[in-house]
Amino acid sequence: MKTFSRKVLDVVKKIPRGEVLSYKEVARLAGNEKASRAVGNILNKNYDPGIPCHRVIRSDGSVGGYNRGKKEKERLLKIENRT
DNA sequence: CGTATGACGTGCA
DNA sequence: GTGCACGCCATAC
Repeated sequence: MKTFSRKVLDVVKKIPRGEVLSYKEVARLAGNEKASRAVGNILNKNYDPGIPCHRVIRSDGSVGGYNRGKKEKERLLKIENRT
């Protein structure tokens, strides 16, 4: 998958613990800042172990969503951000 | 190729 | 601060 999705996953994969990037940021790093929507779409359909997709939130600060429940996402963010 | 979908973003009421 | 509409993009069918 050497496409936009691949880059998105790659970027998200590089997000350090305690750090969170907005879909827009990820999209920009992936090559298209306007593809924020596509980013979420890709993460949603392509959840892979090693991809801390829970570290990707909306630009307005909202957790957005999560395959396993945004509640879990918030928890993970809290834990990683807490330390 | 055209249509439909979606973890988004921004603007406006 | 909240809710709604429009725009933008990648992927699936």
